[in-house]
Amino acid sequence: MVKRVSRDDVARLAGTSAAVVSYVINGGPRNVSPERRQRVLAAIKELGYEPSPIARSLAGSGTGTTGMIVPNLDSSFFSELATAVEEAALQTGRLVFIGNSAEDRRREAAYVSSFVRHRVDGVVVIGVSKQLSLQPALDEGIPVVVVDRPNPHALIRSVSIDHAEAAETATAHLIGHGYDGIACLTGMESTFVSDDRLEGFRRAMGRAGLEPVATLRSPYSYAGGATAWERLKELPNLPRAVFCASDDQARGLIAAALADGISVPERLATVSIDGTKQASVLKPSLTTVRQPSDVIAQATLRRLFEDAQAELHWGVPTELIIGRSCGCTPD
Amino acid sequence: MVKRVSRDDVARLAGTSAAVVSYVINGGPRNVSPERRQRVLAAIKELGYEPSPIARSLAGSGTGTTGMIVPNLDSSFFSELATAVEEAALQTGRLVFIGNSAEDRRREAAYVSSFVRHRVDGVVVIGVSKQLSLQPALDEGIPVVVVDRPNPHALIRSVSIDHAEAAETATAHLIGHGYDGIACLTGMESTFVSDDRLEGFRRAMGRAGLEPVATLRSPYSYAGGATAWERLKELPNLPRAVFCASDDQARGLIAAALADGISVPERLATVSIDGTKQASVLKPSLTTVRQPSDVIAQATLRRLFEDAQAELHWGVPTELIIGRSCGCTPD
DNA sequence: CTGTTAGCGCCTTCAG
DNA sequence: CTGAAGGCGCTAACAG
Repeated sequence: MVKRVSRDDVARLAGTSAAVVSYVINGGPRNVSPERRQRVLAAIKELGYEPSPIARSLAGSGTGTTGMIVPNLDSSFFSELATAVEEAALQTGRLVFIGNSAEDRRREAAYVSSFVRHRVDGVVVIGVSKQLSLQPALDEGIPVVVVDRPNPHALIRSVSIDHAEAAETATAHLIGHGYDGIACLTGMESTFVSDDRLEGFRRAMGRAGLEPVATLRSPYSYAGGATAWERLKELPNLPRAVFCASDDQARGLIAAALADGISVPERLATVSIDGTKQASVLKPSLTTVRQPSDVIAQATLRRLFEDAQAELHWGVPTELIIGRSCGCTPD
Repeated sequence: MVKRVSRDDVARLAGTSAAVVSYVINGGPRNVSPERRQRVLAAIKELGYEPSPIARSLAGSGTGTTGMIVPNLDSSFFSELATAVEEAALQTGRLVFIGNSAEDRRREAAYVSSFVRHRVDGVVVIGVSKQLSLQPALDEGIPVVVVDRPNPHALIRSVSIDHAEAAETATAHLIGHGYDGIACLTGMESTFVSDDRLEGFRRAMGRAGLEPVATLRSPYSYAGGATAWERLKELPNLPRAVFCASDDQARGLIAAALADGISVPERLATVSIDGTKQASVLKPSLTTVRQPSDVIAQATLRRLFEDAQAELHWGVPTELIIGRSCGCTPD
């Protein structure tokens, strides 16, 4: 329980006033003579002084914190994105509060207001539904960025890939293999993302003049993919390939198919979206359109704390990653 | 940018003093007459007043925050545990800062001191290595609990299952199947956990008078499991069953084996440790010794904020979950 | 039982 | 260029 060193201690040791210490620490709002600045710096080092983020907050500067709300951490993509946001926030010298909305609007809202009470400098949200509950933050003038699940109708800053385009790219790749009988597995209706990905799938099929053999919806999880397989195998004839809206779905679908003796990609091929680091390690590895979580995270933090006046939506480019699941056979 | 309402506003509306407002909010340290209390409560509700955690912190109470350090969020168990801790912290009305140490001691140490500067009420750590860097927190009298990876030699509070016992239970189950040729896959040497699980495995084997056909180490991840398979299949004769130290390893091992045409559990059986929710959904489902993340999280928070003087280590019981991977065939 | 007041540590305006 | 002083919102002694 060592005695805490405060700004006054530094001032005393440096033989100057507390204000001057603030000036050198914050590089303003006034200037300090080089000589005094040196003495202050020396005193700070000698005492091992670290300004208190809390006192600072009270006095009006930021808190050095950010709040992030995720629908869950089971999703391989969300956990990767959470990690990336945390990392990017650290780069701006900020700590991040994590909130698990559990896909529940009320919990999401509760976190938003809790973050506001704690005066976070900014809020990052992976929205739960098509509706958002960010009013408390906006009222307080706290910047908010919606990641991955933007709401095209809301006037809120957002960062994400173009989900439709990603789905189109993925589907087109499958089509390129010349497969006969392609099915679509997208997410539930609760988010715009599911619709966008479905639409991208349809665009690619339409352009190739193909008709999907089936279009399903299920959760973005492994379990969702496994369940989808149970439904697909009831079909009169099995699809030869499936576009999955998430890597986790693809994993579940593939595992369930394998368990039924259907080999992948020989008898069932897949492409999906997400492209987390895991995807390339999997057996079989996934062909997937990568959402670059690090790029998304950095763009998000920049939007939050730097170009607050940039355009509402920021699109991040994707990248097609070739694995074995689609039928290509890299290495 | 609505005007913020402070305690003084409440006092004014209630026609009383600021101190009284504090008293009713905190239920002390002094008493307040029922009538006045009612007026204050009414004023609070009317104004929608919420006390500022920040001002509160400065004045000396807690901050209403907790810091948690995880080695990564890719691990299915760690992400589940992080979720559980966050949930349990919420129950105590606290927000949690998440820090990703990325298995790096320096980052871990940096988070600890960052948390301390932000005056968190407590710190939860899944330790990176056999050594810990928690001094700054201890110096400030901030309670710390090491979860999942306790250090038996350190005088720091910890909560975890008995890893050796868990491994023993898992291995014993495998032995019960009568398999001939059992191998062990544990984690790297950097943590005590790996050694404990290895020891548990050995205990079970020894008691049955069996000799392992191989003992490997690799990371606790899916990739670690997949890699282990590559090594196992080089062996003169393939093991019939493998004890894996983590579910992720089991998943990777199984997938890699399946990719080589080895069926599971018919030709290769596994048991593992972790038992996250995912495990039972997997194809094939995993037979695994469950570390109850919710129980661990609750015990951790209780230790952090309530029975600070309880015994150093708190052991949490495990549960054997039967899946298909071991050769049992539930449903 | 209630009101007053001194900090908590720091930022920033206002005088020097 | 520098020092003094007010204020951020709240807690908890200290006087009534």
